[in-house]
Amino acid sequence: MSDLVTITLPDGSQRKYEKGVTALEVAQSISEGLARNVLAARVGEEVRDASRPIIEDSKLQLLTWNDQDGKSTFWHSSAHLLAEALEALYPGVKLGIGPAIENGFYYDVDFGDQEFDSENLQLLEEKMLALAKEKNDYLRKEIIKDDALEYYKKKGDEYKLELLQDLEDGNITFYTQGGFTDLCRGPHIPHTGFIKAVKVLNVAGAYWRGDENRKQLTRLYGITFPKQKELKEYLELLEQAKQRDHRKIGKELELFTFSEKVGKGLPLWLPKGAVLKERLENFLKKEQLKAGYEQVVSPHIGGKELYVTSGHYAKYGEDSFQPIKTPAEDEEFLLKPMNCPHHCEIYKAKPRSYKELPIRYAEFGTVYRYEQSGELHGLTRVRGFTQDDAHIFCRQDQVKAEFAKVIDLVMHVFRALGFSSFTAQVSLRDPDNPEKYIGNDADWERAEREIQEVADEKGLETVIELGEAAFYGPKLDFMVKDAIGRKWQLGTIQVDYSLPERFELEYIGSDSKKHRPVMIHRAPFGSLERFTAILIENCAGEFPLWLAPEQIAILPISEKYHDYAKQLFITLQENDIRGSMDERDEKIGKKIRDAEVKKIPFMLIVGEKEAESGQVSVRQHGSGDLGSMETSQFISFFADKVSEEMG
RNA sequence: GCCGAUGUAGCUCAGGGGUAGAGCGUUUCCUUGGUAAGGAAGAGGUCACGGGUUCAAAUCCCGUCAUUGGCUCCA
Repeated sequence: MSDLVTITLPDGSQRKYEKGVTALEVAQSISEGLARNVLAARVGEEVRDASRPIIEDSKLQLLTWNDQDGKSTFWHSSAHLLAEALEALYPGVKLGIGPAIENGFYYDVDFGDQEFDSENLQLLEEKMLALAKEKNDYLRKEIIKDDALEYYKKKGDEYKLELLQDLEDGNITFYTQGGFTDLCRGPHIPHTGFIKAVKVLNVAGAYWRGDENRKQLTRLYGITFPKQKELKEYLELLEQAKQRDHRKIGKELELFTFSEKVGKGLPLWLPKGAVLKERLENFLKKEQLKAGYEQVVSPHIGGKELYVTSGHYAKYGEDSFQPIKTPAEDEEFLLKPMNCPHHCEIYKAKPRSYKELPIRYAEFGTVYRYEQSGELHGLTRVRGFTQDDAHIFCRQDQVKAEFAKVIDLVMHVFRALGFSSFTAQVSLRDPDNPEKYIGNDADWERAEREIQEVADEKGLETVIELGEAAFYGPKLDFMVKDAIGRKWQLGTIQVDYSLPERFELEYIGSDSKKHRPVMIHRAPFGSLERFTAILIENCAGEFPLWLAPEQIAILPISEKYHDYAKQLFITLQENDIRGSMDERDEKIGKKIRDAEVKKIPFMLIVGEKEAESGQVSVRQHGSGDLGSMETSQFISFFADKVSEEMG
């Protein structure tokens, strides 16, 4: 009996096999077809090679292309294939690391003196496919550390040697496929023949071990599939995603632009974009009024001392737009990179009583930050942007309730704008680099704990990220993906014990003594620029009716009905319906096409029939002719649609 | 900031050592029309900028700037 193992499959069924059975053999015993598709296996909790013997009773899940772990294994194995092709084409190339990523894989390599540019990609793909056809097995071998070190010393690969330094003896494995051997924990797919379609997507620079002070390696990104068709579909998907790019739509719909003369990273909002921005601001202002916020206004610059006090100068002074100097008095001012210090000074404008708290100061404050040139990106990363900022000054016993209220507000905003998929990220300190943060440990610990408690109480599913906190406090960030899967931070809520200390903020408590308030920074949109960008990509330029820069277009059939159209236009304006009139000398078909392309929600067509009966013909974007109705009927139909959206 | 790519008309792009092309848009004229492109004519470009090579550069080389895919960074 002792030479049998019991294998428990995901459906709960149990089977007995000889000790040392492999997952592949188990698959074969179930069906040949399944065996052909097995890429790896989850034995207990661990993902392993499907060819590794199983020596004890285990839970077993056979992993195929349909499992995320199956895909990852496939892509990781593809990274090895890429490395094999690179070694074949560029002898002496040194290898860094080559992991699977969300979509595909990469390998960081050092070409040394050899030239590599994007023209070589196709050759590389061909080589990979040729090697894949050889159906070489991925062979696992446990190796002692000294031998591994010897191997890479001989090979002259300092990157692998460095990786080996950190590994413990007895825990080191090599994988070999064909003529290529790599230091690797595994697991891998059975053989290279599974890889049928290959695309090396792009070439990028990447610092060794993510450290900008170390050498920059060449990172090759790629993706592979078990079927050619899937690669084709993936590339089409990428192409479609590009159609949603806010930079493209922003140009087409005339929402914003940039000017070299104005400066990089400094967006110019065009009239239609400005309408959008204003609608968003008004929407939030209204919500904030209900939630007990007060609007304040602060100037675009602030004295240097303000930021010395806040600690921002010490932290970012060198990497900011440099101070503006006055001609005569030799004073120094900084373009404001955030609104908090100003709001602290507003708080300090008079003595405060505990009865006043919480005080919530809100401001759509435009701030300027000197972002690295390589970081600028459309509207999502810019050097001048408007924060929907507010600072809540409250007592310690009010922190949790205030924090919870802010979460409600953020959720309300996300719902109203159709952001259904987001990640709530609890951003905490990096335990390895405590010197990056200001403030005392006790306050940090309390703030970190309270954020997590409130998030849990609000039923938010959170992920915890160490090292993502602001330098003055932990945060709860709301992350949303753009069209091509990049993650961006939108809303943010931050607890801060540090600024009240630095600005010596106080209130008189019920005990007649002075106390220090806690500060909560929060911005549901984050920045109006970034929020708009993500919104555009989310809705592909088809904005909710309440937000659309142009809600309607009046399309007269011919010049003869311009008077009627104008009259209609005025009536609609009186009812807060925005839009334009197309008085061009074009046929109605052309006018409709142009309005459709501009994604205008409603087209109102007026001709002889409508002018006589006092009606409008309504066409809805994307769904076509809705027939004629009385103007008043359209106005209430429209109002219903808007209130439907606003919930 | 670093590695790679790109920069031609307002937009999308073709071309490419012998001083520039298309479609859309725009202007004018004809047309006055019924649910996704009516017709004709015209205007519009120091081919990002600055150097170099050459008899000749938009084209080749170097630099700068901007955009862009990544890396690092992100108050």
